[in-house]
Amino acid sequence: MSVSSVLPATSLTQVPAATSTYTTQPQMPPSMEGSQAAMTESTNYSLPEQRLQQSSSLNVDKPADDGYNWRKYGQKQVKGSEFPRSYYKCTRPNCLVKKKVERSLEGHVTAIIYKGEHNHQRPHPNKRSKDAVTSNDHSNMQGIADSSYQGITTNSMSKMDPESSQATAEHLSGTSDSEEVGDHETEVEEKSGEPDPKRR
DNA sequence: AGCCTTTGACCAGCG
DNA sequence: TCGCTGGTCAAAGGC
Repeated sequence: MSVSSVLPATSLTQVPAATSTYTTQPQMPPSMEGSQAAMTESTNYSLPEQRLQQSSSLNVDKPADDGYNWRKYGQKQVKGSEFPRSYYKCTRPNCLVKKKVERSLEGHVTAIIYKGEHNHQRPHPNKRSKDAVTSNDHSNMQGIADSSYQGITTNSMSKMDPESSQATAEHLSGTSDSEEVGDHETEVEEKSGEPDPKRR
């Protein structure tokens, strides 16, 4: 990429395609200082989803659960941030959506970047979406996630209307997201809505 | 039994 | 052309 030191916000600006980045800015751990916060006008969106953290397996860093099932396929330490970045893919066979999540040492999600659009609906919580819902359920994430996403990301793609989002993303190439751009990439900044004391 | 997470290595793009 | 970084794949292990 290009951005090397810096915040997700920047990245999203460059994001060409469809990528939504949700940046969570906790209370600014000493490490991030103001670099991120400073520029990222950050829209602090607290995604409660994160707290859901399915503790099904271990304490995997489950990013913000948007209701879909994700599979982690890689993790890397990027230069810009001291936090490792995790790469997730939608487990749906035909869904190529990917998600990049940056987490702070404390477990706060500093940034989430969605790439692509889900061509399917969100799995039902009751079914087997481990990340989808674990603690509360849909209502919770939906309401919030939607609000948050909509507010900022504009692309609202992977949220409620995968369909419309799809169409939207494709059709609108610059409708609401003029700056974010990337019909498909959505950047979101999350606040540290993640107590994440110690799952499990 | 199946799925997911973790880790290392490899590949591609950009400066 | 070389080096660096980001992103992805594959294998192994664990739940």
